[in-house]
Amino acid sequence: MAVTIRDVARRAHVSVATVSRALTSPELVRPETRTRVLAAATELGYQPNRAARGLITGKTGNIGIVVPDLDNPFFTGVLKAVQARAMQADYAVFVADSDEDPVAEAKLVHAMAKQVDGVVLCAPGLEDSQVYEVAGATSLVLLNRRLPGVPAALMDSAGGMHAVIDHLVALGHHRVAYLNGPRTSWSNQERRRGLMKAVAKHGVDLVDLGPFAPRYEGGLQAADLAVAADTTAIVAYNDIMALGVLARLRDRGISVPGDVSVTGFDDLTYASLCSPALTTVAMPVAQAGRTAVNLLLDWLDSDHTDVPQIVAETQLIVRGTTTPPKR
Amino acid sequence: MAVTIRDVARRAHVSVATVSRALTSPELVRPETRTRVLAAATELGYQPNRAARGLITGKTGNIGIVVPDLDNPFFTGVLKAVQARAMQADYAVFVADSDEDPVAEAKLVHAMAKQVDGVVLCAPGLEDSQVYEVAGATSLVLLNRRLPGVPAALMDSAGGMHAVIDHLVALGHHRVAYLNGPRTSWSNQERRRGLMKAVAKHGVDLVDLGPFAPRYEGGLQAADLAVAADTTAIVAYNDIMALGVLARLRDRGISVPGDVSVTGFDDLTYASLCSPALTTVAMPVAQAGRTAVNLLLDWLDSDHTDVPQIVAETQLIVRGTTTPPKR
DNA sequence: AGAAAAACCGTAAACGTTTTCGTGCGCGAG
DNA sequence: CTCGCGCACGAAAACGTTTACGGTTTTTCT
Repeated sequence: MAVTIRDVARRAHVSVATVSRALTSPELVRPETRTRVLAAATELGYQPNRAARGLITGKTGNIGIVVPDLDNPFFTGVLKAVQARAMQADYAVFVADSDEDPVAEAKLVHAMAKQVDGVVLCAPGLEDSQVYEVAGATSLVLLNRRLPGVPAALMDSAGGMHAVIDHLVALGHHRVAYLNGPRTSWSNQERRRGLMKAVAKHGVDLVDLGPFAPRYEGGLQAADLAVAADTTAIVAYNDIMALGVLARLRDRGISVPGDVSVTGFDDLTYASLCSPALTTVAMPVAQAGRTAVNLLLDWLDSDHTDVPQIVAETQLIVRGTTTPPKR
Repeated sequence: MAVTIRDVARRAHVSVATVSRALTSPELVRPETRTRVLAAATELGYQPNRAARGLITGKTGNIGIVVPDLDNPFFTGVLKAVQARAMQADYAVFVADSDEDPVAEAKLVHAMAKQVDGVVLCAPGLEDSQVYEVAGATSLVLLNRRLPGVPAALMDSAGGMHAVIDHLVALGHHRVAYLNGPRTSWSNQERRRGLMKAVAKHGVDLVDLGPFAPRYEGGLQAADLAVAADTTAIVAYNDIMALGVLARLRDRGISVPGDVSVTGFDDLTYASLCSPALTTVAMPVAQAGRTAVNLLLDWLDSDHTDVPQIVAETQLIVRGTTTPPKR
């Protein structure tokens, strides 16, 4: 049914080997025969069977990506970039969703391992040791998680959070609440790290609350604790929580940014659409996605002597939810 | 390096053929040897090479999905469900993003064709004829697009829009504006079809505006035209446009829902998070995603006599942006 | 011009499976 | 007792490629 390399060979009056060479390593055949082969191939609409090719080369031409949640715009932003860059490099992309379940994460990359040349693992919830374990099954690059010995595409969350505090103290805030996301999450640890550094530097009072579920509901819950702590600014772990905070504050008649300033993190689309628009920090998701596949591709033909870990810069986006404190 | 079927055969003291049989068609081997083979397989951690298997069976165990935009929560919702259902059926999922470009859509499914058993094509912008053309390249299931002869998972947008109008006239509105999305989009045509039917039924004045870009900016632009048309209700093509409308109206000091009611479509997360919360219609994306892969799987071993087209019900979600008109 | 080297291309093996075909065996029927 | 049949399994072909190897032609150097 399908057109095979043999058909092309017949039509071009050469052997199958020559066809293969003409297509994969053009410098090995005479230009004249190469064009003849190419002509035959396009005329027949020939497309190499990747399975057969993979069988012999050991390479599949596929990469995998496993994300914690496909409903999370943060990860789909990464996915979009990964897909685009991979396609550019003539790779196809397998996608899997772990549903925030660490053991599913491990299972998924193991399942993918035989079908791909490598996988990018996004913000895994796995223990370090388990990450190393799955890294044994295939070429792995991490996204938003740093681990010695494995390549990673990172975003400077710590720096972003530092910028948030810089911004707040510049406005005159001296007492701020931080609403933690999940304690075990690498992202939360990073953000908290940047926060602590900035807090120490400026000598501001920090009220450390949580952890909370990194969801709208978590924000609702956290808001009350934050106002009880009597701070002038509330720094949320991410945008969704911040939206919850805003909603709860509005319900309680507390004005933002009049009575209290609020910041988010991630710069999801709705951060700019709500009102007042949310001050937040933009994550370079697309850039990180691109570099993740670049790292993966480089890693595939490298001697693995150095393991690159590239961090992309975040950017503070000042909008309407932050102003100087009243008192 | 990797453990092959030959290793299993050696360890179980049988031939490779028997191993294959024991794993894929257990009834062909004696129970005793079967357990012996299974034991050997698990001890060695054997995983069949899907490429090799696919080479001979012609089936890949993969399905593909191509979507217009991975940044659009609507499609990632579908994707999430597709991925989950496929994984359940032991299929892996290729994903591709056409960036709203019809010719890219066609290219992508052609590229996928050789690597998958079938693909679900989401809301294609292709001409009918071109859809048929790509349907020739592989087994195709459409999502949110109806075309005679090709299986489809649909959502009852028309019904949803009808419900919107029913709701508005029940509130007492007699003159409403509809903000069109892209004219060529099947979704817009469906929504408009439901709209027209309801409008005719109730005898309401319809002001048909647009088309507009189905984005926030499109909403900003459309809002002014809608107020100029002096209607008491504005029905937007989708949620994002509705958000743009809300923002523009607020900027102009027009109160929602006091001065004018507004509705969206899709029920994206931020529809419930903005304030006032948006009245909209929820699309059964997850359900449609699931049925899409069900249809695909069924289609693969069917005689293709009947082509199923399953439509899932939408649901009107009444929230804060719709009230009776002032006058 | 002749030989050595290089360039080009064909033959065949290999990749890891599934599946067809054939073999040996036990067993029931005639 | 023999014939035939069905069952369990092994040998080998096949799937569509890539690539090592070797052979033939062309180029290059003296």
